[in-house]
Amino acid sequence: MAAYNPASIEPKWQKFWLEHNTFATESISTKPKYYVLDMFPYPSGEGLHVGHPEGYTATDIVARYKRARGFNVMHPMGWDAFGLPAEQYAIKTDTHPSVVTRKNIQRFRSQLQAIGFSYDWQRQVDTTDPGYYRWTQWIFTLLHDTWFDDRQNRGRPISELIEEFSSGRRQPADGVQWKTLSDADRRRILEKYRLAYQLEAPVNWCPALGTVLANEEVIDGKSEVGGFPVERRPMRQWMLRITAYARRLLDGLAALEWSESLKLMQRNWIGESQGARVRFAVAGEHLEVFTTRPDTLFGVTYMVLAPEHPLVNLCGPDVKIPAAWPAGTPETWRGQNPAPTPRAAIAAYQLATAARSERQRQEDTRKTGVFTGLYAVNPVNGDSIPVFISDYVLAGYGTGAIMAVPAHDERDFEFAQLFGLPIRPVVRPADGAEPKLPLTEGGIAFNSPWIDGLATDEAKNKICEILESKGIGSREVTYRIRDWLFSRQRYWGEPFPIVHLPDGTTVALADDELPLRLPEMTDFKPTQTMEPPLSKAGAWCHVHVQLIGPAENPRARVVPPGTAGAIAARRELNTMPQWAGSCWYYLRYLDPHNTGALCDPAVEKYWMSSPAGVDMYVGGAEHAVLHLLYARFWHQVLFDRGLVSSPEPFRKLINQGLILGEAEYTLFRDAAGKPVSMDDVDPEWTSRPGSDGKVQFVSRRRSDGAEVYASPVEPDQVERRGDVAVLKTEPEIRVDARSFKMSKSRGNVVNPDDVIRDYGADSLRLFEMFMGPLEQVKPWSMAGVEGVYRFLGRVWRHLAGAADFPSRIVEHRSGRYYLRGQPLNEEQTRAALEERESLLRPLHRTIRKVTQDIERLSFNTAISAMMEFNNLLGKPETLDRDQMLTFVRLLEPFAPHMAEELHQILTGAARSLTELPWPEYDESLCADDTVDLPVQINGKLAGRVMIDAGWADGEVLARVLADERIQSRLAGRPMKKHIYVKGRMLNLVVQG
RNA sequence: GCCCGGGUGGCGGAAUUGGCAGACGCUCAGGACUUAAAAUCCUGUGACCGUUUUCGGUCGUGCGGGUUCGAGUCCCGCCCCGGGCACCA
Repeated sequence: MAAYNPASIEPKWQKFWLEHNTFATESISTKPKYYVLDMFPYPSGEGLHVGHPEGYTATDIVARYKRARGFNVMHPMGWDAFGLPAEQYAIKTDTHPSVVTRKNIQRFRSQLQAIGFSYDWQRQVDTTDPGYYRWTQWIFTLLHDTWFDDRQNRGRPISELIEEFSSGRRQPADGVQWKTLSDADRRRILEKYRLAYQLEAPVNWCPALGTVLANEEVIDGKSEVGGFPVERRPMRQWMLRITAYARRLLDGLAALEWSESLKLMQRNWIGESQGARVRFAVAGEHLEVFTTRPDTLFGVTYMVLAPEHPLVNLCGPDVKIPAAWPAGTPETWRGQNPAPTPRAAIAAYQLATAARSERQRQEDTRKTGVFTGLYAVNPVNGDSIPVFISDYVLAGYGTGAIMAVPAHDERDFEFAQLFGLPIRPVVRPADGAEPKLPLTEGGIAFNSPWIDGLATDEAKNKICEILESKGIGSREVTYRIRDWLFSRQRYWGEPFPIVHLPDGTTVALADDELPLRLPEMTDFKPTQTMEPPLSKAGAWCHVHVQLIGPAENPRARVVPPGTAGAIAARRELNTMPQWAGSCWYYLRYLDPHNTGALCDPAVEKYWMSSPAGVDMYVGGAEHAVLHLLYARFWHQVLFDRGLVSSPEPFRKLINQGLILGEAEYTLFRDAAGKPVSMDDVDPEWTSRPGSDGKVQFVSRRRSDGAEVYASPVEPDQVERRGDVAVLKTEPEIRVDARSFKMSKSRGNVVNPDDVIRDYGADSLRLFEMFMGPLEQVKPWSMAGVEGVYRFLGRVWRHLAGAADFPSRIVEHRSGRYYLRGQPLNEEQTRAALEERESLLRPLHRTIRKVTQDIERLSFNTAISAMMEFNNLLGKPETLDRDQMLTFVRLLEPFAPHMAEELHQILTGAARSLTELPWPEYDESLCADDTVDLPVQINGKLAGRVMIDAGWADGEVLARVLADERIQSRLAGRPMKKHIYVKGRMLNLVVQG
């Protein structure tokens, strides 16, 4: 047989699987279901890097294993293909994004197929396909048609809200009478309840990208994509009311099999705070604040509003701000260049705040602010307290206003000191220690007539009761999470299925108008005017519609102009963010070609109800908050609206760890080229473009601040000394040793295509899994790939033979044994049977280990177990064919191409190995009859003694005490007691 | 600053429930095959000490303490690394 040659066998089996539809999934089956899902990729222009196949290989192993265990397995793949990078690239190269996207998808798919993943490609989804985004738009209309009922804690159809309003069971906010309203006014009221609504709000506007970004897409005041500066600007935007589901999103986490750290990240993001809402009187109005420390109400010495707070609005007829400074207003309260009036001071401050980017606001936390000229009344003691505005109070959180308690809050403390405001302590440490202000922890209340002497927790409860009874406040839970800014001023996304009517109201398109296709445009560049690119789509932007359905809640159908009752309307010109398509793709895989529903209910029920949700979802931790929170939100709405049968989409979730580049050694040299030891180098490097086009990494010498320059060092010039690496030739020079995240600029990206070319897909798969635990960060190593490649080569040699190494496979046919077609004589047969017998226990142990390790996703140890078994195959004269087939079956999920080929060689069968069931192991064959038992004396290893595994405590002790070596180690000391752990070890406890 | 996760040979890692620390692989060294090299196969590879081969001993899982017959594993205190959040009242 020829040597192991992955380049010939891998394409052969990939073709076979595709042609035979080997991995087709039944939409509904009598078999139990198993849904194992990968986070679908964004098909970037760069193609795959070795990080992608890590999670994909893990899920593929599980998928192949579960199929062998008799499950109907859903294991699909698709493309999250809308989004910024393709559009940016399209703009740069003047190609249409759909062309770029199609090309990238083809590249990704051929790369994935070359790795031999067992996806059911007939279920592939593409978020940019109108047949797909039709349903993304449909779900948007569902969100638009849903309101959140706080009483029932669930989303309900808008029609039921109308019912409640018209029956009088519920009163619309603002105290209006539903019955007296016009249809248009009713529509305006309903818009305030819909889960999809519009809001004029300060948004993160990124001039370079020409779009608004979600809070989550802004990192350190710069855009996550591209790293461009982001500024705040007011703009009308579509929002999704995710805050209504905050409680549900929080509660739902408990039942999920996610890592605790991931759940915690989501909990922190949602950010629940228990506290109270308290009403202060100011300028004849109620000013509400949210506080988590109502027990410090008696310590309030001033108030602060966000600069955007409605009370300090200077436009319109009802300005509350006084025209002149109250007598005695200190100079320092009047703004930077003391303003002549409070209104001037506020206007100037508001302008300054708007001009400050998010980044500046985060970097510079020095307190600024101006006095509003207003005084508020503290409801608990009647104190008159000044009201300020300051940008340390955020408009979007709580009520956008705070009661300031400088004695017990660091920010208020800092502000009070700056503005010379009184600081009144009302909590002292419980242990009687000298209070150091600000005291932000709990303690004992004092100077607080209603709650003096109470500990903080009791004081909070007590004061809430009093506030509620007096009608000046109430308990309240506030969430940090904001509503989700859902619109983008870009071309390459789903158009909103929405039209704007001349009366200013907004109507969703009727279902049969979907999909609303993205218009073909040659000029899809951002406009620079904050108008979306779709504004350049000409006739597409303007339509005539007929309203159908109930007058308060109609849908729009596009009709030719001049049709009776047609209204001229304007299309919504924003598009949806990239997250939209990924919020529900896991449902579309179940029924990808359905044109009548996003998914057939019976199919959904089969896959998503028992056990509930996706059985295993694997992806990168970078999606820990955003994608996973958004998808859960949509799923919960779909659940409330009866479209899915599980409350949560992803029952079990695994984050694969990042794969870093190969370990690198870096030596720093000064300008003269003299090596500088790392001890003397600032660990914060910076990079800049070097003269040769590559990136030059630069740092500073600590001793004199001079610039030093990084240069790579070959591993063989370096020696490890404990925690540090030094130059072999100059051991006093320490070099930097670490692995870096793969990036194009660093030039350490490993392309899976190259690995496949040199070692084959099976080696790639095996090494991806052998590197270490799935969830851990691990450095890549080509030498390691070579290691697993050698392992596969040895398996091949053992089972298929080689030119210099004939096959030793012994086959049992009609009562006789054959080796290479020749029957064995009696003696040879006996020897062969003996060799089979000697491999029996190791084989069963290997089956058990591989089975258990796949179940617990410990793929690296499963591979070790197979390596250990393979290491036993070199010595015997003969190998039993059936035993070897069992071994090949175990190998299949990991190295499927080689396993298929070996199966064919061993059996001659033309069928796929994947049709064979997973091998069973016999527990009694996993344990040895005799054990070389470690014996300890006082917990230290003193020797070993052979015993029978079945022996009782007494028998073992007798045998051990009879052992000469143990006797000499005991040296006659009297034994106090012994501890025997069956089959594991024996500990003798003696004096001394 | 706050909240998580983690520190085991030269390297990646193993030890599933408190019970033989270092499985498996890489690296390196020696040997076989070869005219030679590569590939392949075999042997060894935590540190230190003694015998200087067989063998035996001591130490050893970031550091310091504790619990236990027994600790990589549990508890307390520190150090370092990685990740997340960060004016959220």
